[in-house]
Amino acid sequence: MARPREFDEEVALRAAVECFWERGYEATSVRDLATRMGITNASLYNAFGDKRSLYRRALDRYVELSFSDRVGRFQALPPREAIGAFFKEIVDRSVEDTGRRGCMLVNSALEIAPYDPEFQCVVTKVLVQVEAFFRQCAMIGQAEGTIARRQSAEDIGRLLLGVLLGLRVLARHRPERALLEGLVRPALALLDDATVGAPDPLV
Amino acid sequence: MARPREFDEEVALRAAVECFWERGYEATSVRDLATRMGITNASLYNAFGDKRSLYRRALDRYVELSFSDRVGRFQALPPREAIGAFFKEIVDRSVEDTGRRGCMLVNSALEIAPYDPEFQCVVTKVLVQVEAFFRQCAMIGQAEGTIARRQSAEDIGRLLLGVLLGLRVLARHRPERALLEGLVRPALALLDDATVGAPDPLV
DNA sequence: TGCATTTTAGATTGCGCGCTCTAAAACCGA
DNA sequence: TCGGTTTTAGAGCGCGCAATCTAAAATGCA
Repeated sequence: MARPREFDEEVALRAAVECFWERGYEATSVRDLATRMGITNASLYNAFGDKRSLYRRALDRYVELSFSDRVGRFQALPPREAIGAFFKEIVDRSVEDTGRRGCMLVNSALEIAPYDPEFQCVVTKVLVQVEAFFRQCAMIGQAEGTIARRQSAEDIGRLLLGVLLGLRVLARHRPERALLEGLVRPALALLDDATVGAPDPLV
Repeated sequence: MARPREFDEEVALRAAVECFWERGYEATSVRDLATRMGITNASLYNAFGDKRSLYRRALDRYVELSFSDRVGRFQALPPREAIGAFFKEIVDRSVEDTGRRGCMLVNSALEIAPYDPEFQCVVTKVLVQVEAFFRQCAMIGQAEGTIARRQSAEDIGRLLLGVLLGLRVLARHRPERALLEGLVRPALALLDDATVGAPDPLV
């Protein structure tokens, strides 16, 4: 019925993710985007609307490829292992991140979310999910007796979320393994306290 | 000998700090700055050079007024109290920060430092100082027996730096006291472990 | 084979940006 | 009072930006 697209929308979107991830929102021009996406200015606007809409879709795709995927994979593990593996993966990726791009969600959280309610909502929603993941791991682990009960599951969730964010900020400036692992180690130590009690009879 | 300035450079600089702190670097225009500083475009360039130079001076002033001042005040306290008071002050300010400006240094760390070696250096230098402050508190406290020895002073410094950064990111999105204190509480609990040994005989 | 429809391609638009320029104004030593 | 120097005031510069417009090209259905 009409002329078909010459480009793959998904491929183009992933290229947009790379652009925005590397340079942020403001510093990335629509020309840069079109070039990296391998399409023209007009095609970009035709397929994705304006720059802000494209950023929104790119961020959604990033979250889907990074956070959601990661949380999903680790929910299958025993809780203590899940938390450990989660942070190990983040540290490994941060040390390998030679472009120092950091985490696109955290970058968005500081660049545009403060001035844009829609993006604030997107960021908050993900952060709440991550916190819930940590909290649930803590709850199950505490019930099983594999995670210390010194702190409440709520506080453990909050601590791990905070450490995660701090880790991602720090990694962008000093991606040294000793530093990052030195940050994670004491946080995880709080889960392995010697005062772990007997398994909870219920649950 | 020549016409004197009609404005106070220090007052103007603090106005610039407010501007950049609220909106970041890119989103703040030189027109905005001149208006808020109460001077004209020409006076701004005459007194402060270009926009980037002004940002540099504003960031330096911010660090001087915030970090340096804070570290200085708390170094006088006993180490465990110093750390507690440090975080208490940050949490209190974050909850009161209705403009959600966060910390200008952390904002800079994510907006411009990744793409600008000079600012990267500035940010890193401050972060290293803060980490050193925490580490020294930990060392002294561990020697005195007022801070637990489960983790090395180095790791405690790293943890507290990471928690601080996470706190400042989180505070910008969810400035809820329960959340922020729930993040700080477990971190500080690591300092108060029951396994605190006897005071170190040496030192 | 035409016709309707969508995607291409490239030029173009209006706007806001950082920054500069030209004078006039304000000072002070001589 | 005058001359040298700096600061003011405000218009204006070139540039890059996001976004749009105009045609030409590419399809599938009739």
